[in-house]
Amino acid sequence: MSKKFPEYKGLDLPKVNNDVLKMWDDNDTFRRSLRSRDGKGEFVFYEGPPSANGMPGIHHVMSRAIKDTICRYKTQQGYEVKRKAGWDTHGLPVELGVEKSLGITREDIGSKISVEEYNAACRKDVMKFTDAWEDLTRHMGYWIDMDNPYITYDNRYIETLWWLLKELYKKDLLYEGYTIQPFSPAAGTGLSSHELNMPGCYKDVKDTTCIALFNLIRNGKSEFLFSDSDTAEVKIMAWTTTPWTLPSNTALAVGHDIKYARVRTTNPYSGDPLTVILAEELLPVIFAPDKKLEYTVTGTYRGSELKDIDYEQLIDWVKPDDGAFRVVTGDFVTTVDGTGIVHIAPTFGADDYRAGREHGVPPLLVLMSDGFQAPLVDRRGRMVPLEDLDQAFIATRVNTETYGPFAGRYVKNEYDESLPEGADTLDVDIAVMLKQQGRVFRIEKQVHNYPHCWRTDKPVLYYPLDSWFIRTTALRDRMIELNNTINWKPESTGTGRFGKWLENLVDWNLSRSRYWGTPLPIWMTDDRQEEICIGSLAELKIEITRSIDAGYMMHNPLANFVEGDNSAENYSLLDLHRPFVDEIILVSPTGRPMRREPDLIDVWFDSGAMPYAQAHYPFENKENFSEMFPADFIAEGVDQTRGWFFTLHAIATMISDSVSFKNIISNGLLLDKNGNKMSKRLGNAVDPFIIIDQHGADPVRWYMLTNAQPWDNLRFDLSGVEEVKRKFFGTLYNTYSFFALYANVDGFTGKEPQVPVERRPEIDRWIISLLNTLMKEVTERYDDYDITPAGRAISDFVTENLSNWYVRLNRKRYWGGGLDEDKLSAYQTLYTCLETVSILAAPLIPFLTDRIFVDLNAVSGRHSEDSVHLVAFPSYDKKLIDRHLEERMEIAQKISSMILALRRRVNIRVRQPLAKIMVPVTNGQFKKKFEAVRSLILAEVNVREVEYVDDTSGMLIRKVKPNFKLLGPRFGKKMKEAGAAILAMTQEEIAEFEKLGARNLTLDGEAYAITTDEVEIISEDIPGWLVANEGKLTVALDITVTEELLHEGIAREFVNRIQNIRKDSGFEVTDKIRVVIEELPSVAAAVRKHADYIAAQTLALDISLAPSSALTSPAVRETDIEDQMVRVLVMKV
RNA sequence: AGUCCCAUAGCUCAGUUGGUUAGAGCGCUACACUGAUAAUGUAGAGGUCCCCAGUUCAACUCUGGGUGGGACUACCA
Repeated sequence: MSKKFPEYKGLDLPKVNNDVLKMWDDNDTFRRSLRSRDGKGEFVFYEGPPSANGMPGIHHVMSRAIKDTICRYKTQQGYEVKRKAGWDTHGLPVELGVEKSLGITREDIGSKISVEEYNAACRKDVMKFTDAWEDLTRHMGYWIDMDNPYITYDNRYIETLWWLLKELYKKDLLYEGYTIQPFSPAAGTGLSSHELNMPGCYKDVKDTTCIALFNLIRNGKSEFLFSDSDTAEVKIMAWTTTPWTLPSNTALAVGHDIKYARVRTTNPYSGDPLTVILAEELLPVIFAPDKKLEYTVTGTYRGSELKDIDYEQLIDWVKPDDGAFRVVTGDFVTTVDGTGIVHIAPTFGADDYRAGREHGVPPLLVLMSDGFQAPLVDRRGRMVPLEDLDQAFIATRVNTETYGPFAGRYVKNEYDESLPEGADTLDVDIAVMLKQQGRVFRIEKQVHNYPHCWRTDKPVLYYPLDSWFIRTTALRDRMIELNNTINWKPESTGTGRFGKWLENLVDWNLSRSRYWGTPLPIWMTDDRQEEICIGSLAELKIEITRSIDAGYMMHNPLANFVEGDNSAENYSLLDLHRPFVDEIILVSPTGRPMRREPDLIDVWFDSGAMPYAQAHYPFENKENFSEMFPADFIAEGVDQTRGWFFTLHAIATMISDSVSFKNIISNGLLLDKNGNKMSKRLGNAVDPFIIIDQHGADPVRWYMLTNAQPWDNLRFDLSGVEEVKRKFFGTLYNTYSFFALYANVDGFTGKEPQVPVERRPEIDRWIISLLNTLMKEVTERYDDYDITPAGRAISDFVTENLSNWYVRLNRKRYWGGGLDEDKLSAYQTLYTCLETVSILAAPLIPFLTDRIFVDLNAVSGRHSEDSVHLVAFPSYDKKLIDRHLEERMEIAQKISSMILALRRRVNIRVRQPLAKIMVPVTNGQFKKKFEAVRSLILAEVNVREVEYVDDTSGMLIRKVKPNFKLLGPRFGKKMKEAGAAILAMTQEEIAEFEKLGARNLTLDGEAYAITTDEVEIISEDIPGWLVANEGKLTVALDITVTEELLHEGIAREFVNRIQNIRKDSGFEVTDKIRVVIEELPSVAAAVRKHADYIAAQTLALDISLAPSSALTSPAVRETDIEDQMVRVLVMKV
């Protein structure tokens, strides 16, 4: 006895999940799949590291399903797809989580808790949910190597980061500069952008803005502006929304190519004559009609001509270093608002700082009593009080008379609790002061959106802080160029969101003033004159040795570290985190001590460096690095565009002049079923563990990937998962069960010699053709990283074609009799479909497909592999695709559905045979096609014969429809008219038109010739018949039920009833019976005539008729035939 | 504020290079089938293709401008 195909009681997907997982474990399937076949080589995939300090959510299932699908597909294609898991372990979320659980704030670190203890807590906390993550990974079927993950806090990982930073340093891409960071004077702390993006942080506030007037200095450079002016002074105007920064002004910026006008007008406050420069384009805005100011343009100039002109300091409180108060040019200057001239205060603006640096304009700094230089506003948000300033500095640089009244004032009233509401702001007072001096043109209140501190609810100040930057702007063009070679899914994220981001790139601020993260490997002398960037532990060890020699350190923490030994033990001899690195003091070339810059680096650098750091490059994997870089494929949520996607791209461009990834899918968000963001707080978050536990991973994956394109947001609705389960999984499983049931009965094993396809019946060749078409499409879609259409195509094939048409129409072929060639052909065809579908769908739904594959293969032994995931992805056979065959079957499906609809319309059930259908045929081709599927249709709709009607019969009503696509370009504006004329043709005209193949249309007295190729002629109706038409197809049904047909119908009814009775009575399918039917006039004749037929169908030895009185046995049943109750007795022999 | 995405039936989604009856599934209603049966089929109802303007003989489709939802980024004076 040969092996049987397993049959199951029902579809239990969670059980399939667990069984298959066990099978994978037992067979070590994942590890064995990691190999290259047919010399295909590597397909490089990068895993974006999640942070294990939070529980995984359902959205993680989404991106991981995408990643897994592609990786499994490529594996099946023969590539070796290594997948190293990774953990992102640094960063603010981790720190905030620890602070919360320890009940401390940032200020407590270093006092209530040591940095060492704090970081130890972070290190522990960050891997808190590792188990949950691994559990989810396993149960959702995400194949990734979790045994050897990369961990960003690992010393080896950090060593690579240091190496990268040093490479950037050597290329002069790493520099220290100001960054204008959100800073909360009220809280005394800087704010991260993530804190700034908390809801409610941005609020509309009303601030005082002013247009200030700067006096130009008359000298050789500016003479051309003065020589023909009738005023002694020529001024230049600049707009600001932050008048409190005006005392820190040291430059004015104009656009190089912007046109400026010199205008003669009057000062609106003093009425004095005024000659002033501003952008020509903005004249109508500044001198808007309602302002009632007269003006005359007395000259126009390009921005470049104004360059380097000197001007007087606007507010003479503090004297800056030499080189200030010049007009410079800047590419950031626009004429969208303001005056086309930008006030530059390098201490309070990023653009300002850069412009100042570029043109050698110094920032306005003050010398504090502690010897450090600082901006004119202190960290509490005050104009620096006089008592905080260095005395000598005050004596030489500060105008105490003018500055005195303003010193110590807060730049925003909100910072000063003592001020009454509505008190004048510093902005207002400065503006008023300028007004009195005739140095302001306009003062206005303006409402704008401004960020507030989430802790104190007070305005944030943008404040200059020392920071380290990566000069990403230097590589901007190259990044754009390289980005254009990346295959983005969807394309718009690459060209749009990401492309635009690159175009507007600013330098990457790397510094973070935190504790738990990768330390910046830069040591500096106190006067910041000497510095060193460390790029490896070996280098650090040498430097420490030198420091010990110089007497700055007592012992070397790296004393036992062995260079070149990459073992975990060797690297666990030390800790590169704070506070340990901070205890290392190095010695400068001139023998002075150097301390580490206290900053950490942005965690995004950690993750963006993973292509290098996961390999501990270049300390390891130096020779084979080209096999792991760049990635062929990555996938993450679209929210990573400016995060991981960018940092990967930036680092790869800067270090390797290469893309980091060649293909990318960025998926959208996962929302709840109402379209709201999922959040634990709202309680609408879906727990992936519960869902997978209850429904299995396959339906969840399938639903996520086929319901909508992955880059659209998905509204996750559980009923969608259930629908998919019923519709696709249920059908696929049923099809398998059907196959297994009969194959086992017939002893079909799949080992039989294949019936050549050309000898198989039309319908087998049809489904094989469709199957090959499917293979082609699915392969193309997967190759294009277009998962959704691939899945949908598989689903359509299984539910529509395989189950609903092929299996349904062929059921009879599997019943009874021996295993003849036709039956064998049917089994083999169905087997091939099931097996192929399991392979095609395996990347998407790895569990059920492996179950089906293994179950099939266990009997047939057709494959040597013990898992579908080890089997090569099949390629389609072009020779087996027969478009005409597919088209014919489509006609059959449509016609059948139309006839069934007609039957429904007149309420004649399908069991009642009907005599004939009529099909209009106006060309031989259609008739040939129809003829090929005739018997299928007739069987499906239970009709005896088909009659072809051509137009010579005169029975058809024809209709001409214009082909707009062809005629439109010809007729142009007359198309509407022409269309109407064509539709208006009479039956005679149509007949003639068709005979001649051409015809003249007369429009507006003009004749146009049209041919039958330019229209579509269909037979729409056959008068007197029941007709249906759809598109080009028309069919008529003869609904006359003759006595003969009626009898046959009745016979079929009896077959049906007797079968039901057999089943109800619990007879075996093979039991023989005797049947007695009540002799009633309405049925007796039919029963007599078709007794043999009924007997054959129901395995009855004989069918007899008897009067009602003879039917008294308790086994007698009553049944309704043709609205009449009939008694039937079925007895087992 | 900027950039990008989305908007088609009650719900979830298709809709090829613009072409004249805008589709599917679910749900609802009715019917049928019943040797795949805790399956299946057929039909019906259900649409201002978000709004406005433009291009065109022709717009769900292309262009512009809005509206609504979402994401990211954000001191450009």
